[in-house]
Amino acid sequence: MSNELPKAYEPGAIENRWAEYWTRENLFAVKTPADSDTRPVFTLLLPPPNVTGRLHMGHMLNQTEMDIIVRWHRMRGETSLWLPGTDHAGIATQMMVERQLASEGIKRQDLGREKFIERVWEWRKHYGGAILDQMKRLGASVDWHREYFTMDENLSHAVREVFVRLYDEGLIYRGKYIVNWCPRCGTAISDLEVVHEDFPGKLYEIRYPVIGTNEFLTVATTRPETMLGDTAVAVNPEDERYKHLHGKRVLLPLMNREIPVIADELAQPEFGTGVVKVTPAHDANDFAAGLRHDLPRINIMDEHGRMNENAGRYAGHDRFEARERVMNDLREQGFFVGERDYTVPIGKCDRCKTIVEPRLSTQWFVAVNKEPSSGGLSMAKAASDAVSKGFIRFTPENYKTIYLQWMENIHDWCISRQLWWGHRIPAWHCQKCGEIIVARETPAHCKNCAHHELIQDTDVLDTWFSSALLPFTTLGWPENTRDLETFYPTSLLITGFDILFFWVARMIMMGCHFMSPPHKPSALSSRQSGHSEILATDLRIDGLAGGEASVRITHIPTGLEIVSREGHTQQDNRVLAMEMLQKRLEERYLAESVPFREVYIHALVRDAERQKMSKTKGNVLDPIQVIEKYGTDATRFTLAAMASPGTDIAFSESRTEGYRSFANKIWNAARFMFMNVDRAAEAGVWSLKELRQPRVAAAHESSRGEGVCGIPIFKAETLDDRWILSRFNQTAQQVNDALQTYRFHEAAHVLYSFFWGELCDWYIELIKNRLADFESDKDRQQARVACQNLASLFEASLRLLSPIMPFITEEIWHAIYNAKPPVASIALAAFPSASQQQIDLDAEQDMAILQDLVVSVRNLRAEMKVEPRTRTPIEVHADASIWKLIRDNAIAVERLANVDDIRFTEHSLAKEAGARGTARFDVRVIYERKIDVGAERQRLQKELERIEKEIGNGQRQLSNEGFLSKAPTHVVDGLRRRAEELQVLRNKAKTALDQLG
RNA sequence: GGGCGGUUAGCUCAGCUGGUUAGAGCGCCUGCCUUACAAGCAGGAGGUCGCAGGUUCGAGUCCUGCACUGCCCA
Repeated sequence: MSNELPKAYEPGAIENRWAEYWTRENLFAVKTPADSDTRPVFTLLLPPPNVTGRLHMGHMLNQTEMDIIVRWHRMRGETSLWLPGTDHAGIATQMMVERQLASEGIKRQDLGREKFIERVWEWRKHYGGAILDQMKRLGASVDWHREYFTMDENLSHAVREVFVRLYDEGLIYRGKYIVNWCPRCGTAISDLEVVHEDFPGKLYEIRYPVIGTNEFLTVATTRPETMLGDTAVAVNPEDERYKHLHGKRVLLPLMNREIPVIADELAQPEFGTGVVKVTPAHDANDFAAGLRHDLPRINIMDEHGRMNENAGRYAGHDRFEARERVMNDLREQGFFVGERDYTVPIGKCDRCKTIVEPRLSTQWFVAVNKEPSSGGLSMAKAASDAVSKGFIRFTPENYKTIYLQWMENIHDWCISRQLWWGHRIPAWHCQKCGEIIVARETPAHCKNCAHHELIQDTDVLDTWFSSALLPFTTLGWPENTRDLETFYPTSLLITGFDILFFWVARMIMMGCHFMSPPHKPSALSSRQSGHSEILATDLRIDGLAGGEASVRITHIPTGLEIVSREGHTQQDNRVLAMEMLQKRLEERYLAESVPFREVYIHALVRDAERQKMSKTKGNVLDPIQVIEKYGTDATRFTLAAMASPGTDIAFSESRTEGYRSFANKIWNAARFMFMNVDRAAEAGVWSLKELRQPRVAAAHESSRGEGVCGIPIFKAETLDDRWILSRFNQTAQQVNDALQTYRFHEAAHVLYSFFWGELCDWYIELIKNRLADFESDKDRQQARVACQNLASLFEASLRLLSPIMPFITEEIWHAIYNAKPPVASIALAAFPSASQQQIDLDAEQDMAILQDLVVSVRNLRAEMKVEPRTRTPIEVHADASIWKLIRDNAIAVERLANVDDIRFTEHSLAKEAGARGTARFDVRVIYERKIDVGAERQRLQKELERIEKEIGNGQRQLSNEGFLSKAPTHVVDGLRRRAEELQVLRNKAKTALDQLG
């Protein structure tokens, strides 16, 4: 099998095969753990893609990051659940199906609500959830068994439960307020669904005659058509210009309606003329002013943004058309004063870009700033505390500030939508008495008048209302399930900042509200004493019960009974203790109620020119096409390598091409390994079967839960063995550290340079000497160790790379085990963790010297234009220990630097042509052709300059008393050592220069 | 108006808590099909870290101001 590996890596077939295998074998399904299962748990909820969506680069980035993290946790032996699902996406889906109907010449109203909903379900069956299928191709290691859809019956049931509970607590109310209305979608939308932009517009001035005087009041407005609904004009109470008009009335032009002049802060003296019209039914600020002055609210538009019967002769005209007509009429009738250019802030519907109309209508709201009637914190306060007290951590950290600021200024959340597709509001209107009954199931009769004719509210809930509940509803809530107990709070949320407020913030509000334990802390102080009840069993309280011991705290008639871990009992009835306990419990509850403990906010994927990808610009990259061109692994690696927290990704295919080369490099290194191992097996030297020994295989099993497994069998016999073993462990350490802090780019970079720059460029090259032949016993012995080390190291390195490149690592890994691996997938094998004993800094330092020597010789050869095929002798001058190092590794140096003899000289080579001096050795290539004197002089001069500059810097510091006394010793020592080296280097360079003349 | 970022090589970006010589990929130049890999190998050029001050023994890193630029909220 191993010999059959094709010469170049071809991702297509391999990736499809493994993607299918992973799904078919249910490798990532997580069973509900037994009570006895104490393994750590890692839970991740996939931000549910819209059922209408197609995979784009943002999803790909998001899913790649999640997959890397979840694979990493899984390989570290944690019970790792990644939960997938799709969102029913109210408006988007309804639009989609309406468009489909339109092609058949049907409107949804023609079908009626029920039939329309049937059509939506049908549509969903055929076209919905495309993204999840695409995810399978990406290798996303999700638990497909637990896939959900937000309109599933169990989730809908939970939505009703939440609605009813919030309503009962007084946190959901219905009322007539100004909301953002999209005339195209025909529904209310929340503040968040409105995008604000500034546009060049006009500020119009219109004069209203003051009744009983000859005066006019000139108002300034950007929306003259709304004057038809004016019910007052406002002046600032402090504005001297208009004080004499307080209490007067004006005649509203065109409508000939008398309206009052009110004194209100709404009018800013410096804005326009200092007088504003007040239209309480069409502007949020005017609405508030209307409340203050008890003004009538005249709604002049219908749900399509057309003037209605209240607009008099303008009825039936669209709002923008009405504006023209109103302006014309005002001009004709002499009420128009003037206009000037003005930047107008305009709100548009996030989904369809129609200009939003502030509209007075009856809607349902969540009172986010109100304390529940049962006591406790308001939803916004709890959600704010959860983050400010550190129970939820953001990466990058600056999102914490952004989140908290938003939460501080949050307004009530309009949750009703005038759509058909979505969770219908569980409220029924009595047709007789008008009573509203909010209930979990359809009520039989009105609880007020017992009338039977009840009609369910026609509105549905904002889609985000249901998705805000997912962290607990997908785990079985409102039932108190074992899943909920095990997997909640989820560990991490990975998402984009665009839904920070839409989704993340609301999940926190809902989670903190609903997932608090039944013993609400607020109930503690009012609880009747008289019976004992265990309040906490492992709470640590400073200053209580003799220190910080873990304690069990029981509520008893006289106060608290505190039992320490050692069994000492202490009674404490101090109020202070109660307060402390209450505070700790509150925090405890908050800490346990959060929907996730960490949030990682990832960047935006832009095109190579840093432009936002958009359909209109036509610069959208289809991830599937990129994958087909370069492979999933290479695409994943690209995203990981560029995913530095907080920085947008300028996705360039040239990077992906580079990482395809990386995959190819690994592939060919594997071919090299198999080729040699097969040869060794034939010669009876060593076989891959060694890796399949029970004790090696067991390493994978035994490590589960501890996440400890490095290289199973490795004999650090030579310097290069010790070196690569050390490098492997350093790499493992760095990868683990990087993933711990979501530094994907660092993990990717470290892996890239380890595999390519160290394993392939040096170790494999070095090991070739040992694999050359199997003649003597000595040859066979060293080949045996070399094969074992190479294969073993390679296997472990694959595991290290697997979370980022799951496909190629799976393929090679199975090949190593000849299709009989110790576990079903590399994704279930153990992730390597660093062994401190295997980090060998001496070996790294020695290796660095040898590398330096090899590079120096290559460099000299290149400058002397030695034919690549010609091997040359070299002469080396070094002190005894370095010379020993070089002599001991002469074969390696000879091979890598194309050298046929290494001679020692006691004399410095600085004066010689064709020589190079470093701090530790001089080396000369013995070759008849002279180097280019001019070029060499230039090179030396430049180097001398650099050295002298550095010497200058160093001396300045070393002669500085402040530096010597204040800098840490290792920095001072390091600089001193360097200064000595620099002197040597300078002398060598100078001598060489002098010699050149 | 309020807030949060960014400015480092030709391009795209790293550089985590201030510490010895600022790194990578791509691109560029030179030479090589050296039996794992030309999607490769070897060597090389290229940066006064946006500007001006300040703190410090020491600043790409911290502070202040300025310039340019991106985003979020109102």
